[in-house]
Amino acid sequence: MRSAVNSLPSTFFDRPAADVARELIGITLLVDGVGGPLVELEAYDRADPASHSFNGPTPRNSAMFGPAGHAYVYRIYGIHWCLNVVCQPGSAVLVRALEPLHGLDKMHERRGAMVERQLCSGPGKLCQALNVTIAHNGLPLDALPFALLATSETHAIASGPRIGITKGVETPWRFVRRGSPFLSKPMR
DNA sequence: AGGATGATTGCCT
DNA sequence: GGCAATCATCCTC
Repeated sequence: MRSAVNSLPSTFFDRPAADVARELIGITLLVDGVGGPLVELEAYDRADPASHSFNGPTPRNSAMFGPAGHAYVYRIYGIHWCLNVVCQPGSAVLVRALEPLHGLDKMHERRGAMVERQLCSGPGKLCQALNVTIAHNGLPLDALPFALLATSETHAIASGPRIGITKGVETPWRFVRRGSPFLSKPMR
C-alpha cells in the first residue's frame, strides 16, 4: 500500500542531512515518471571537510545554501551529473542509487543495453538514467518533473563510510538498504 | 578480481 | 596547475 507524499513539508528536509538520508531509504524518486525506490544516499554538511559547502558559498554550490527540499546538481570530473537534495543550510543528501522500477524503457534508451542492477547503481549513472542535468539545479523536489512517493514498507538500513572522498573518510554518513543488489558498491 | 587510465568542467591555491 | 561526492574501458594477475 502506497501513500503519496508529493508535498513533503520543507521541515522534513530542513534537518540534519544524516537524518534525512536515513529516512529517504525506500522512498521512490521519479523524474518525469522515471525512477524507483532509493537504496543509497550520503549526507554532507557545512562542518564537513568532504562537503562542497565546507568553504562557504560559490557559484557552483549556491543551491546548497538555498531552500531545503530543492535540488543541488553539480558536474563531477567534468563528465557526470550528481543529484542532491538540500537539507539544513549548507547541507545536502547525495542521491547515489535506486532500484530501477519505473520507466525502464527510458532508462535503457539513455544508458544503453544494461542489466537492471547497473542502470542506477551510482550517482552519475542515476542522473543519466533519469535525465537529471544542471537544468534541474535549484528546482523543488515537491513539484514536477520531480516526485517523491513513500511506502509503508520498512527497510533494514546499514551505514558506513562515504565513497570517493579523501577528507572526512571516517564519517559514517553513507546509508544503504541492507542487501540491496542495486548499490554502487556493497556496504562491506 | 582488481588496478590504471582517459574523458573534461569548474573551483581552488 | 591541481584536484574532484565518477564511470567505462583496457590492461595485468
